[in-house]
Amino acid sequence: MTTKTRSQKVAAPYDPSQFPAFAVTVDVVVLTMSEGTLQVLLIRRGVAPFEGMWAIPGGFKRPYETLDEAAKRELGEETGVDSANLLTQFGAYGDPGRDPRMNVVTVAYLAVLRKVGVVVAGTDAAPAALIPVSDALNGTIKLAFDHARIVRGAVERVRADLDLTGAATAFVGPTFTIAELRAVYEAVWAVRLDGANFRRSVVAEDGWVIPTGRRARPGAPGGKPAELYRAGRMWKYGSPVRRSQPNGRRKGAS
Amino acid sequence: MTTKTRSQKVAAPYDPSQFPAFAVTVDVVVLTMSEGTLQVLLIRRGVAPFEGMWAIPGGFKRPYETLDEAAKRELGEETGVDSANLLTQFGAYGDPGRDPRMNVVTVAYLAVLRKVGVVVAGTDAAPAALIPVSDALNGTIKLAFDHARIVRGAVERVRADLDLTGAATAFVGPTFTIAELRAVYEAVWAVRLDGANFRRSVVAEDGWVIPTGRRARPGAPGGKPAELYRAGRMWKYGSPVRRSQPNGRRKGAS
DNA sequence: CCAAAAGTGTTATGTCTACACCCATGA
DNA sequence: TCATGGGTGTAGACATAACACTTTTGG
Repeated sequence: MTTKTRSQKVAAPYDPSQFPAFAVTVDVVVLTMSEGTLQVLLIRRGVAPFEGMWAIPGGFKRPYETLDEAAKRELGEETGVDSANLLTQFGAYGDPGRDPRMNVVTVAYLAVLRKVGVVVAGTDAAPAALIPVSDALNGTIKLAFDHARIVRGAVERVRADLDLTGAATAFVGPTFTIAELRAVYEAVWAVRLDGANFRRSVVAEDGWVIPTGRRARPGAPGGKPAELYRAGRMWKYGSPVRRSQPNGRRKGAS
Repeated sequence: MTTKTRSQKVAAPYDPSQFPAFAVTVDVVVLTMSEGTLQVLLIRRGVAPFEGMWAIPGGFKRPYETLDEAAKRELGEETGVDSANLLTQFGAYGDPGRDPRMNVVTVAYLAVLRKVGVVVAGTDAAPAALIPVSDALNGTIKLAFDHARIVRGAVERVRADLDLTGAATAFVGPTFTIAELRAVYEAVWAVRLDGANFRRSVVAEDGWVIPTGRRARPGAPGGKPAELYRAGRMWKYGSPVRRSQPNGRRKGAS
């Protein structure tokens, strides 16, 4: 049996009638920071199935493009954004019945946008909106297909990426304050970080953030104007800011 | 244009004649430790294309199984192993022309085997072998299709997993010594770790390794018999042993 | 002037690293 | 007994966390 199986798929030439055909789609989970919380870009479906529910943007992969190219194309078509940061593949989803009409395997991408707002508004007549990820994940907002699971995967990925590559700069604008950067970590990880220590560790990391010499104007309640930085390089692994361990992990923890 | 595109893929019902069909395969990169180095399980192809070259095992996804199930099934069929550790999906590959015969999108899985040896030998008449990953990646061994790229992705994933989840216990047997565990880290990360400090950090992590009370017999050159442990739980993030930063990262590094 | 936010200093505590040293075995 | 690898101790370097304090704005 093993021999037969392998001879069908590795040794023998493919015969298109011998294996099942699938539709392959590319879905893009667009994440951004807005009003201090992590938000996901969703589109409201106009037709069955899942009519009236929210879905993440996506579309069919074409035969003569790579998966990465398909993701970039879809992102542009759906949001009008030409190039997002961190357009990274994070998972494939192919459960039978995930689309009630046919066999669809989808390759999921994560895209991080710096500032959405007007971009989303101008994309299309179709109803698109930024929804807090917490609403999308706890069931407050019902998502079509298995898109809740896909969004969950995207959030887990971005959480790990923040820990691993210092990807936080992808969320903020071309120039930003240290406090804005800290807000990204606090929102994505759902933690509170000490401003003083955060600043030190960020600035100490050579080349991650680059001072511009300019300062931001304080908000309504006043305060000292914050220095403005721009993004430097990221790292393959080991971000300057790392998630602390959950409590009770180490022996002798209180 | 944007409206038309979306109406094709989100709003309108699918019409099977309107989108391209793909074959979807699941490929499994089987990694194991043998003779102190990281090895990958490869199968030699008997027919064109890429006849005589090495390839990673894999096969077509079936319509009524999930991707995870397909990976588990393929692993069993190809290696005779019923359940491997760390059978995790790590990437999808769909470049046009990656299979010269047709459009194939493959979803790649990583599997870690504790001890191979007799398992691989008994799998099948087909020529299968454990090859050092270094040979597979530096071109010493030519891989079929884009399998070199896929193996590279698997190695990057397992490197990150060691850092993130303490997955090293998946490589060693049901009971193991701390030195065996250290050898996993040293092989996968290509570093040298201090035995004394490694032991401390591993044992300090509550619940990761569990002492059995038994001891291993020393090898030929003698030495104190090592204590035997068995694997405890893994972590969502934050392994007890973490990769150190590359040099020159921090300001003021010599 | 006061409140608020940015940024600096300081200190206690914890962790990491290097390496000296002891322990238990095979030959 | 010697060589070898396992395991413990320890001191200095380094990193982390908590928080007091100074700076600079808006109102």
